[in-house]
Amino acid sequence: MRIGELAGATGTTARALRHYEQAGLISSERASNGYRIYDEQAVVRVRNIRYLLSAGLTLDDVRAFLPCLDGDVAAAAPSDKGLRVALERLAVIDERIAAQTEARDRLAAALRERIGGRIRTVA
Amino acid sequence: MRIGELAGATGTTARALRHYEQAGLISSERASNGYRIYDEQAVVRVRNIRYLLSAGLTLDDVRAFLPCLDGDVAAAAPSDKGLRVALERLAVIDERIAAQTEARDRLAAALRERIGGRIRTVA
DNA sequence: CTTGACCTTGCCGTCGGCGTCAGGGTCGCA
DNA sequence: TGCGACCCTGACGCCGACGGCAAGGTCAAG
Repeated sequence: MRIGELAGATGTTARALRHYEQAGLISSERASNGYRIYDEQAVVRVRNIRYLLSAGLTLDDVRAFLPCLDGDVAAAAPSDKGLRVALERLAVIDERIAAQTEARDRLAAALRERIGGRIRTVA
Repeated sequence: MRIGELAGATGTTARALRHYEQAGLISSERASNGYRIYDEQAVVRVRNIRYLLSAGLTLDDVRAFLPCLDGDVAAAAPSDKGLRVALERLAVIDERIAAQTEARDRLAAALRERIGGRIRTVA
């Protein structure tokens, strides 16, 4: 498939796919006319990338998951470097969420003070 | 106090303080020579701002809560517009946290299982 | 043979939270 | 009176994840 089709199949854009390639997250064959050519694997791979990005990871973070993105089982041993990096990133994300949650609670408390219990807080 | 002193007292920089002012988060008197002059309140205010920023909130988020961070706000009546803004902003923050948390959980689950070395996608 | 839908590379624009000059005023002190 | 430390206002730079445009190549259909 060509880049437009892959974009359509993964809910992204050709521009983003070129960006991922530039970042070393995906690769492509080239047709004789220079067009990028992808196989079915690419669909899974790109969806995985998008998924990780939507989880708040950066492209750099995602790079650490590359061995896992494809179903390349052999590379994903428990001692795998990518896995360790991933767990570290997960810890960072946890910290970020915890910080935001604490801040949110303080803000909600401040608001409650101001309006004397008229708030039903979301949490 | 002048801007450098406030910066020192809050662990930030003069540049950042000017930025906050430009964003409407803090205000200052001006001395006859044009220098910004701050009172003690500003220290608390800036520390609050820094705390919220470090928790991952944006300047826009912070702006919505400023009336609550200062204590001196006679302007925050229950029906106040600023209060509505703050509530909306709180909802936005909650959504953001929820989205991050959900993504994080799925990511953590995927990592735990390591199904065939592959991360499960939404599809 | 032309249209128009696709593709290519390259490079600038965007948003947020500042950093970092550049170019110039304003102090206090020796 | 001159130095150094501070302050001022622009205005451009940076990172991240692309968007969007320019200027052109490619290809099937009409």
